[in-house]
Amino acid sequence: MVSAGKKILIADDEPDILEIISYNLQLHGYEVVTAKDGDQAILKAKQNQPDLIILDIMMPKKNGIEVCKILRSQPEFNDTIIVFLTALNDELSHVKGLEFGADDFISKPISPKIMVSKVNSFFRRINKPEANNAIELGDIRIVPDEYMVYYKDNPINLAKKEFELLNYLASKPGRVFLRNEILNRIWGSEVIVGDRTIDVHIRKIRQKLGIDCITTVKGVGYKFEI
Amino acid sequence: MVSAGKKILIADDEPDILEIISYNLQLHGYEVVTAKDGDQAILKAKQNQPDLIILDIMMPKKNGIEVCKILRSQPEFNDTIIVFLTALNDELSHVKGLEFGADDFISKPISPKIMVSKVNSFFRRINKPEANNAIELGDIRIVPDEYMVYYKDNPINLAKKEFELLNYLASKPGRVFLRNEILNRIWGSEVIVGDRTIDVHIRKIRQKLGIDCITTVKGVGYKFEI
DNA sequence: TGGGGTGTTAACAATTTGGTAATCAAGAAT
DNA sequence: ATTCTTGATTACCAAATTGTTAACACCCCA
Repeated sequence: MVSAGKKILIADDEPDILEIISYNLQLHGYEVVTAKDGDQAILKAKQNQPDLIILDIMMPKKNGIEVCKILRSQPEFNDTIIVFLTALNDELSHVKGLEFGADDFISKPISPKIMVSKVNSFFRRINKPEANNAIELGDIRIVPDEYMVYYKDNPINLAKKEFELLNYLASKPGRVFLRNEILNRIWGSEVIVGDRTIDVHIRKIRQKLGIDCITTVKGVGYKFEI
Repeated sequence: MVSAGKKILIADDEPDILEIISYNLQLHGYEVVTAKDGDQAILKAKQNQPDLIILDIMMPKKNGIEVCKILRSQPEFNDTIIVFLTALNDELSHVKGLEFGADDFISKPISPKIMVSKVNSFFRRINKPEANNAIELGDIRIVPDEYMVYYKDNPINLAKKEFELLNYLASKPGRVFLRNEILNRIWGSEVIVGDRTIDVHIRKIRQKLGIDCITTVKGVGYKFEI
């Protein structure tokens, strides 16, 4: 079962929504914790270390984006899935959310059934990598367990930041990662580093790998492709 | 419910029609505002910021097309659905309407029942932004995640602005986007660029794509079609 | 205590891009 | 037929963005 032992934190200021969703998720074997505002969400996240956090964008105290930003700036939440509940077609929230490290979105209003299936799919998504999270693309193999990259089976030594950056980009080949996304994910949103920093790391990766697998999308970001 | 909190503006010069339609829409949970001529439609649109605007083509003061054109040139109505009420078989209005930025048509005479179900479907349509934001039309595939366009599976490299422009036009194939709409969406309403700028970008897209998928509608704007 | 590796920054070079002006072409209006 | 309007095209330049290099500060560890 996907849900085995998984803990979910839901933050929303509408008690009804909170109840309906948590009831349905519990039915499917998830352990659910709820919060009714931003501050409480942060507190409970720290206390419970959930695997998935669902944040309503509009909440008292701190809104969802702020909460996400704060959590993402702490290493302990690096691997936590954070998704937003957004109003329909709220393009702005989508963009901002991505920049602050959200993993996905769920549009309101949403039926319990769809909610459950979405939640299931989030866990399936990270469940597979858990078995064997090595990424293999073309002649490149990335093995997070070993913090190692191989090109045609030759080991290549990347520094920590370099490895994390490459691994992040390669997690979705072809997909462009915005500079902001990268900063938030690799550095955390509280750390402020110059823009050149990313470039320099990208350059080192390119240099060490020797092949051209990272493409620049000017004005947007970088993507991994072979 | 689809109708939750949705606001609709109906403009028609026949009080009977106005009443029948608005009564039925209200029955189904929509909030309805009415206008009896073009000028009033514009005024009430600004006051009420409806989610959907239904315009009769033939109206005193300003006809539906004029109203549509005016509204579409203002950024605040970028995401508003605008549909026309037309006489049956009025091919000309259909064509003109699309050219001026309408999203769809409803033919008169129309039964309240059909009207309501049509309105419902408009909202459902914008209800599904989740699935996969890639657009595929004919031999052209536009993948926002990758900032990439493919023609017959061959990747085509567009610059940021070019891509955004194409992606915008292709978001509603067949629908004409006014120059003002384009400016507001791609450049933002505070940035001021000359009119030729759009042309130049359109040209670059056409050139890079090699095929003719962007049609010029003189005096109005551009549309994407295959 | 002094390497070696790592992460960051600053400074400058290289590149790409976006925007404009000037000119041309097509079609509508007079 | 001529003028006017609108869009197409082209070449060019300025601004924005990224690449590259070298230098510096850390930190860990022998």
